[in-house]
Formats: sequence, C-alpha cells, structure tokens
Amino acid sequence: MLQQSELIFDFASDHVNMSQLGCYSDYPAVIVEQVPHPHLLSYAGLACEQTQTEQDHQQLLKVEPCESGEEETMETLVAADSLLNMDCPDSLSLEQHYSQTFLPSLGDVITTPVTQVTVSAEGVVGPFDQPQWHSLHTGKPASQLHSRKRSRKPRHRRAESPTPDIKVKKDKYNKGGNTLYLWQFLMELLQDRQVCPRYIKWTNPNAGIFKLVNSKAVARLWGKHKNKPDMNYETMGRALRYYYQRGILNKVEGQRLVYQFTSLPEDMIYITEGDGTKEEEEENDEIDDNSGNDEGVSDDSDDSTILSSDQSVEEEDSLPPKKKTSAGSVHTPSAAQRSRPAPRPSAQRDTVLRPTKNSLIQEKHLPIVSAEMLRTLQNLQKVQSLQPGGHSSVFKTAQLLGSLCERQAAAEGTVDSRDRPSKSGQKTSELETPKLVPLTSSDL
DNA sequence: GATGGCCTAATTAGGACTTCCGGTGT
DNA sequence: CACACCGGAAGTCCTAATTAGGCCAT
Repeated sequence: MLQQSELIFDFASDHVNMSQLGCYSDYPAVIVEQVPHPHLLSYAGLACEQTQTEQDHQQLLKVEPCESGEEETMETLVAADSLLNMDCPDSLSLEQHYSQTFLPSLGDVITTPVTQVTVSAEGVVGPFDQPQWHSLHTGKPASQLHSRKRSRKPRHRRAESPTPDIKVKKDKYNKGGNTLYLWQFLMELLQDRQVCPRYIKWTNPNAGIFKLVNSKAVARLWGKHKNKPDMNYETMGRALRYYYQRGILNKVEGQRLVYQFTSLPEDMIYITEGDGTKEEEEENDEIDDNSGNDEGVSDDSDDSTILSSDQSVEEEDSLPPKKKTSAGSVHTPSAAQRSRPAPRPSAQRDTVLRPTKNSLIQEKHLPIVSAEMLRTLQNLQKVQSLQPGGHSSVFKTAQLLGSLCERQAAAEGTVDSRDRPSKSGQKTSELETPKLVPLTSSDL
C-alpha cells in the first residue's frame, strides 16, 4: 500500500527535473508557491501556524455572528457564498482543492474488496464482496454483468466510493478526478472551524454523531460545490439517505437533522463547541442514540447556541489551532475513545468497516506543510499562467526547499544516505512529510 | 507487407448522486 | 401549515476500463 509520502514523491518526480535543482537533487522535488488564496490553506482547517499574511486573509473571510432567525437565514446564505465564492483561478477550483488536498489522504489503494456486512431485522445478511453485492442489487449474477456484445474481457470493477475506513484507489487512477463525496464533504465541514459548529457540528464525536445545525446552508454549500445551484436540503437529504443503504451513515432516530457516521477516520480533527470545560462531548458519552441531549433541536433560525460558538470561533482564528481545549476546541479523541463501538441506533443496516491509518486530515500534518498542501501547491505550478505578471505573493521557493533541506538536515542530524532517494522519482517511505520542519514566516 | 508498440479517441459500464414524487410523522 | 423524513423510480454526470484505429519503427 502506498504511503502518503510516496504520493509526494510520485507527483514530484513526475514534473520536476531533478537536475535543475542542483544541490537539492538528493531530495524529492517540492516546488512550493505561496498562493494568494488563503482558503486553500484555511478552508478545511489547515491554516495552522499561519503567516501574518494568511491571517490577514482570513480576517477578510470571517463571518460575523448573526442575531436572529430571518437574518440568520440570509446571513447564512451569504456566509455560505463567501465560503465557496472565494474567487479561485479557473483551474484551481474547490473541486481540485478538495480532491488534491484531501482525497489522497484517504489512502491510496483499495487493497481488498470492500466487505459489507448488512444487518437487518433478520440478522446478518452479509458479508458480500463487491461482485456479490452488486449482483444482489441488480438481480443478475455477477458473471452475467459483462456479457455484452463481443466477449469483452471482464472489466475491473471501478472502486466504489471510499468510505472513511477504506483504502482508496491508487492515486494514478484518481488522476484528474475531482470527486468529493458528500460524506467527505460533511467531514470536511466538520473539521472546518468556519463552518463547524456554526452550520454543522458534532453532537457526539465519539459516536460519530453530528447535526446539521443549518441544513439550508450546508445544502447550499454542497450545491455550490457540486455546481448545483438548486441544491436544497431535501435533495441532499436524499443522498444522505442513500448512505443508509451503503452503511456510511445512520440516522439518529428521534432527532431531526442528526446523522451518524458509521465509521470515522482515525485522527479525525474534532471541533466542538463549548467554553473551555471541554470534553463536554466525552462527558456526554451516555448520550447514545435517543438521549436527546441535543440541547434542543435548533432549527435554522435558532441562533442562540450558534452565536456563542461563533464568537469563540472568531477568537480562535487568530490562534494556532492545534490541540486546543478551549472553545472551538480541536482535539482528537484518545485511542480508547476512538475505539468505541459507535452506537448503532436501531440500525436497519450496518457496515463493518476496517479501521484506517488514513484520515482526511491528519493532525500531524496541520502545523507543517502537509502532504496535501504540498500536493495542492505543487499543482499550482501548473497554473502559473493564471497569475500573469507574477502575483506579488507568488514566488517559487527553491529557497524554501533549500531551507527545508537545511532544517531537516539539522533536525535529523546526519541522515543515512540510504534513506534518500538516489534517483528522481524513486519512491521511499523514509522521507515522510511529517519530517519536514515546521515552516515559519522567515522561511517564506 | 507483416508485425508489434505506442498513442489517442470513442465507447461502455457503473458509481454517485440529483430530481421528482407521494406519503408519513412531528 | 411547514418542515423533516422516507424510499422508489428515473435520470444525469462523471470517471475508469476497454476497444478500435492510426501511426511509426523494425
């Protein structure tokens, strides 16, 4: 299975002539550009250890707390627009941002067929491997699915939507793809302090239970992402309901707008609302399915709880968002917490998913140039022409690369030459992104 | 001319929604 | 009455896999 670091080397070696890097030829080629689109770094909470410039950009994106219902709705839509309307260069759409920044981090290869165990009232129906799963739903034997026209070779089944725990297909097969699945989108929102807990929030992160605080806004964001201006909650909700069948989501009965991920990536970044007495979510572990702890169903116009969290979010924005325990806290549950068997509220179906080492955003990536960031930034090199005349904030950082190399060397002491890629394009798991030294503004 | 390798465009299959609908429950 | 929720049915969109055909070198 490919590691993230391998992906980095892969893309780097694809596009960079190592010889041009001179003395850095022993290192994987990483061309980093500072980009004038801070949302690339901040949209999903990646903006950590921001430079002042980045913080300044973020200031422009802040959403003021709303006061009441009607305004909330309007403001929400405006805010949703502001979140997704941030002008992107043509070839740097949010889709690209998502796919290139986050999708690779899900993993790289589906190493085995997805095994789904369906639990019904009658008991366990599964497991199915994919062909069986498919034939079950099509009513045809899997072997007949490919008998068309002349005897084509049986085609490999296309990888289905990766669930949070599933190793994703190889990156090379994902090339050019810009698909961000709805569940991924929701997870991103849940890790984005500009959206969570304002529009979507965890009600029980340990159980993977979340609530669409503002279903309209979330649906609108989704529609924006999918370029479906008519998207509404009804439509998005249909997609969510399909996730029941696929075992990705469960509905939390008795609570409106509350859903539950049947499985979550490890190292998920959890943003909870609260005031510093944090871990309130953990305290509420007894929440379980129907405890109704949801501090009253807050509909789209209910702003009372949102306001406070907004304030905390705003205060938070100027601080390095790592391992906070105060409002807008970002934390990852302990291993024990994560290992909890998620409550299965009267699930008609359920899916047993393998745990993963790959999360959407791994906390260890946050304070540094993450693999995903590098990937995205590297991609920007391809769209340089979109910044004619050279935006003042755009510069290639061969210097940065040098700085990284130096600092890495300093941090690691003497590095065994065997650990370095000897040729361009050589993949290795030794040089992993987390080894990169945190960047400071001086690096830039 | 035959063969094989490479490339590219077209075709096809299938997943993931999206849209619409009628209905129920709160 | 509004809204959330449900699930069937049909459709769209997108992507990966496969095939066919052209070109070129041997």
